[in-house]
Amino acid sequence: MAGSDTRERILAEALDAFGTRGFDAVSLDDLAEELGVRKQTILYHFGSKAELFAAVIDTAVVELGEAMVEAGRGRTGWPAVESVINAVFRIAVRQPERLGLLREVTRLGGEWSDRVRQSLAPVIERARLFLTLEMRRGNMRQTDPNLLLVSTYSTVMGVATEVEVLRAVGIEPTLREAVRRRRELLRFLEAALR
Amino acid sequence: MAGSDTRERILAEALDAFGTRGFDAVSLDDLAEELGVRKQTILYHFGSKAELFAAVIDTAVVELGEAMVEAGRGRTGWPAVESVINAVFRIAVRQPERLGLLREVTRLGGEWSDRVRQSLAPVIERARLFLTLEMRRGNMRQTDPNLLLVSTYSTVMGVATEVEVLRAVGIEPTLREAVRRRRELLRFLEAALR
DNA sequence: ACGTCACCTTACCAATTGGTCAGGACCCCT
DNA sequence: AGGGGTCCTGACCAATTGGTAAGGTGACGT
Repeated sequence: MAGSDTRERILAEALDAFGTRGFDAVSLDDLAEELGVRKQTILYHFGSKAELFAAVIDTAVVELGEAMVEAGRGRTGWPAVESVINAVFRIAVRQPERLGLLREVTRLGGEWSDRVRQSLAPVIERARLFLTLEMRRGNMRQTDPNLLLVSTYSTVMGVATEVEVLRAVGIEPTLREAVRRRRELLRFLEAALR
Repeated sequence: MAGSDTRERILAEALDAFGTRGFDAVSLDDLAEELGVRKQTILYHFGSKAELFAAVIDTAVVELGEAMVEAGRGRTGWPAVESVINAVFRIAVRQPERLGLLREVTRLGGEWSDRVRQSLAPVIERARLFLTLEMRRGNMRQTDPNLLLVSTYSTVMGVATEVEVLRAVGIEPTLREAVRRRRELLRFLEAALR
């Protein structure tokens, strides 16, 4: 009973480590030490480092997708966009490692990206349909929905997580600043979309 | 005389490798093999892997900054923004490893980011002044220049380099698509800024 | 009492890593 | 001819890596 608890603890710690330090930079020994456990315990629950990473991706990305879908459910037009972006920002502030993990996966590419793509495909499709519909209704400027998605993704991801870039322009990554950034980003997007 | 040539070859190959595969994923042995040289040769020219990386950063980032400043020189208003973004896109298409390197550095953080920040500080300051001036003149919407810089950086970087994300929404990373993306991004930015 | 199963550990390993050390080849200057 | 500098290499190394094999421990059903 307490055994399954260990598995969950490993998953949580691994999500944090992979999301902030990256796959290569996290060794099983480090991870084990942070958990107060031997490396072999990790390998017992998840046959290899790759399988552990896959498990982390599966849980984290699915949860992220659900959060986004949930935030948009029942809304239309600009409020829907606003709500989804707010939801993502909330995650970016409270659990930055989750977006960090997503970025790490796209960085690694290959099979890892495939895995995430499959998980997020329905969410993306949903967003594409939403945008197409809103444009047809005249609630948004006519643009290529795919490119719009990429731009928005990049912007949110960057503004939410690129701490070093923020520092470069003199913005300290505090909670207050994050709120300002979110508001500013929404104004920016609204101006471009409506 | 031909000796200094080796040094340059190492720098070029290292830029490519670090920019596409990342610092951790590139071993000195790999790098040496690609160059048809022994690892010790690399260590002879650049005392350590860290020093090599630092040298790569210094050359690549400085050149990037110069390209941006050059693109903006002599222009004002929207055409200046357009010109700089075109310049960055040109690099993104022809030498994606250069932007990849920049992203890798911000990912690693710490001293590496400091290094880049110092190199790019004058460019950033220049851009900030430009934006402030344009806003005062009424050529651009009033927003926080810093946040605007981060948003634009993230968007350009993402749209230009996030191949995996592009694939996720069904955009293949071809030259033709890159041109479309650039045009779309400019329309997007223009709508938001003017 | 006994087997067994889930869970975790110790002991160990082969491969890879960045880095050191001691040369070797070549060129230039005297 | 010979000394010294530049450039490159082979031999070697300690540390770290992900992973294997085998053993221990406790709970639980019979």
